Amino acid sequence: MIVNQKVNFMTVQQMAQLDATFSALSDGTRRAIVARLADGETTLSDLAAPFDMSLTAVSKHLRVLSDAGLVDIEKRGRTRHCRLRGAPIKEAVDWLSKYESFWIDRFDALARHLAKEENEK
Amino acid sequence: MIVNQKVNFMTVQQMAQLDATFSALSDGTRRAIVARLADGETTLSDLAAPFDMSLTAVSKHLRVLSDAGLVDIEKRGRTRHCRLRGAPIKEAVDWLSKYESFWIDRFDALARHLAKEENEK
DNA sequence: ACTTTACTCAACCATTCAGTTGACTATAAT
DNA sequence: ATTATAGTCAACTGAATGGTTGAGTAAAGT
Repeated sequence: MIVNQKVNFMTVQQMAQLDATFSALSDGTRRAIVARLADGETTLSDLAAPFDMSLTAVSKHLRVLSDAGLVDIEKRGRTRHCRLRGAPIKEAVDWLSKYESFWIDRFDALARHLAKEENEK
Repeated sequence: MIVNQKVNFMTVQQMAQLDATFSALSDGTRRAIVARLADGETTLSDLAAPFDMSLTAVSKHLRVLSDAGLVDIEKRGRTRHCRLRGAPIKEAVDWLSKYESFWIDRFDALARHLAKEENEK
């Protein structure tokens, strides 16, 4: 089985990591959790409090974030303490940054402008 | 109906845009399409060629990217020409950047190091 | 005029996802 | 010893996702 196959200069693992990161962050609740954790470590109950959903639901969200490697969960007595991990986020930023302020937007604007001029002749 | 409600200094629209952007990018096929479009404008058929799936499937992926505002699709005769738009990507990068190189990782590393020392005593 | 190309659309399918509830477990507090 | 707290787990639901196929349409090539 080929596991280290590269697609577009990217290993399958890196692809999977990006899948996990982006899909973890595609949910507003989970982004809120990330934002909250940026203010410091917290327990699951504390995290869940502001949300209008069951503890189980938040626990599941947290699990998604944890599986994606975005947060660390540490069991301490009967509480779970969660904190943010920056590494996978950095990978996502690195990927995105390639396409961010892309010249294409400026080209678009120009193309539209020319098309409009053409129509108005 | 409240439409401009702000949650954590972010409008619901901005939240929805981030939802759309991250979830659009959570699929490898769609990220490949974005990467491909960074090399320049292409038609749907051209885009679809390298993928081992139906044209319909790729068309759907493209629709997702278009709905998320990540690509522009322009009908020209019987072909659809697609190009990348940088703006929503920039928003995603801006959001992510807040949490990227977070001090927490360094703290983690330190904590783990100390814990290890403790164990080795 | 006929055929091919480049799609779209609708219907369907299997899987995943976000949420629920109710029962359970382990730790901490009284 | 009992009770409350913090959380997990399994089972269920409804909606969304990623894919398929087959039929249809509009433009281009011959």
